[in-house]
Amino acid sequence: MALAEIHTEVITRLRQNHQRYTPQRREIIEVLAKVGHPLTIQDIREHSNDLAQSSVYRNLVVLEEFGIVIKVVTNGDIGRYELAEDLTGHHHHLICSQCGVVRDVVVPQALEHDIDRVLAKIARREGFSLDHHRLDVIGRCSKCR
Amino acid sequence: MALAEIHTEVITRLRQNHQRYTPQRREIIEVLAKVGHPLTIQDIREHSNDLAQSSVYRNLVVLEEFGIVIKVVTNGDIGRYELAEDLTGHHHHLICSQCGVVRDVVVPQALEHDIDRVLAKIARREGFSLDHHRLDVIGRCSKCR
DNA sequence: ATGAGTGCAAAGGCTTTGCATTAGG
DNA sequence: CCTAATGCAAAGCCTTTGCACTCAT
Repeated sequence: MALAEIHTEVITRLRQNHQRYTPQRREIIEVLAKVGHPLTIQDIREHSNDLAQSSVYRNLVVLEEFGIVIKVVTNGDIGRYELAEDLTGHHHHLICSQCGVVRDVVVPQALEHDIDRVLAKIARREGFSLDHHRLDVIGRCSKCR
Repeated sequence: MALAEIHTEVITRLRQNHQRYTPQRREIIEVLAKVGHPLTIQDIREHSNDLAQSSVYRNLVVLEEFGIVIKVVTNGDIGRYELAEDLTGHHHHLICSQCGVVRDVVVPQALEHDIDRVLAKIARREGFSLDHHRLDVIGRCSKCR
């Protein structure tokens, strides 16, 4: 989805939920879309001009609530955010266990399908409702090797 | 691996790295082995008698450093720990997005193999060294539905 | 107009660290 | 013995919250 489309979509979703599309929210979306991989709150602030820390936190909560961004879990320390998959497409993460940097990757449809089939069965057996799966690759990035 | 074997293995690994096997460390291993799924620091302390908070934190760092326990990432808030896979076997996690509880599950060998093959290729292409993969199922547990 | 959103600063909550004491090898 | 490990309390760090002000609709 192109940046313009993303903005349109975000506006629509916020409006539907009686949320305003403020310059700050637009700025956050813009940064996430441009960079294209999960960012920490600090990253987001550094990539933009004068976003108050509390506003970034609060806006990410709202954006996450309405399925516009998601919180990505890496090494468990600090939170990272990226645009939701229905804005960018389903993908997985290559995570550096040392520095925590994350890169998006896609895997073949056939594998996705196999995984979903197996997991659906497992979730049912364990009494869980299945939301989605998360497949991450943990390693060392080229810089941290 | 049975509890007795796990203790033996832990002792060996700690000794090899000039670490002591104190009653506190033994207690932590015992709790993790008995419960059989990832626990928070609070959980660990509640399942045992008088473990000082700071000692639990410090010991988990040591145990993780020598591959005896691993930190499990769930919803990104609080850390959870479990015995490393070479003590318990390779498995994945069923995570409740609401309460954060984690249950261990195993998937068919064939699927594991397919995943590893694909991910190895991807990691190589991106200049990452491949350590391991993480496949989680996110949903709602029976209590939180 | 008017309540959601913002920014600043203070408060929270989990985790880490300093330091004197204890005890494992 | 002698240094690692412990326990308590203090400090850190990311995140959340209170409150008065501003602005999107």
